[in-house]
Amino acid sequence: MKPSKQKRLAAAGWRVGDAAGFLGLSEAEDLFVEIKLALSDAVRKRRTKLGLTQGELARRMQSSQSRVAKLEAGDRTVSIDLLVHALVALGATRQQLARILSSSARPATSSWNPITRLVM
Amino acid sequence: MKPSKQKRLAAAGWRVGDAAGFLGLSEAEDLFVEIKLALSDAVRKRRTKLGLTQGELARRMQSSQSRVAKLEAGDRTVSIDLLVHALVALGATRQQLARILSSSARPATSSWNPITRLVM
DNA sequence: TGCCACAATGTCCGATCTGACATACACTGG
DNA sequence: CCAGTGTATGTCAGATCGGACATTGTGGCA
Repeated sequence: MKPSKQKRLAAAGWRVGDAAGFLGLSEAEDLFVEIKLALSDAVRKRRTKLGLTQGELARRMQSSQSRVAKLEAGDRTVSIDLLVHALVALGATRQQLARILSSSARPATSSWNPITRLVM
Repeated sequence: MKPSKQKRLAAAGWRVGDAAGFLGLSEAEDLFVEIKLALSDAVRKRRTKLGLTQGELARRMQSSQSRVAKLEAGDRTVSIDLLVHALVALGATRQQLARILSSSARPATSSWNPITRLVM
């Protein structure tokens, strides 16, 4: 999710009333966050399974180690585009990407906190 | 295979695991484009099925008519993020998004038929 | 033909994202 | 302890993306 949207929403007391069809906006936002978390988790899983370091993955996708770290951390400044790029660089097929999307998000571990930070 | 062993192999210059390492950059990029096309097609299908105009969808996702047009046209200046935003605004679930990803890309334009749009 | 609603296209400026770099942290083996 | 390897975090200039606006194209319909 983009901070810009958050800003726009925050501005002038935005109303859920005229939101998309059946979904309230916050729900839509939650879904968006879930998707990003699912993707970032998948990146880390695939990377470690392949025995690659962040730096190696970064080289594969022509990025940098620090950005891969942010990717996997679910940093708010990483786009779904970049997440998909990473997964593709890790050899994920469209079917595998679909599976990632349909599976549940990050398992509820009580020790998980920085999500709040991700509120897009 | 254990990650430790994979790591050693990878370090030795071997490509471990699936086809990831074998994919040329252009192939990866092709896959990326395919994904975007599949998503943009899905946006148009869902929108028309719901009987919405581009302007109405734009309002739902706090965007503009012109950007929705670009979205559906597969313009390269639109991100996957925005495509997902649009689909979510159209009420798509994660499972439906997954289905979009796994289904084949845009069919050949020669076989394109307005009725098909109505059906789906 | 002239409207009218919808869609497509081009441009622009501000917001966002990205790679790169620096640096700090975590862990391991010596 | 230290050195080495991998990961996390902060910053920033430049690239990309976004909404908005203007304009044009298109297909009805009277």
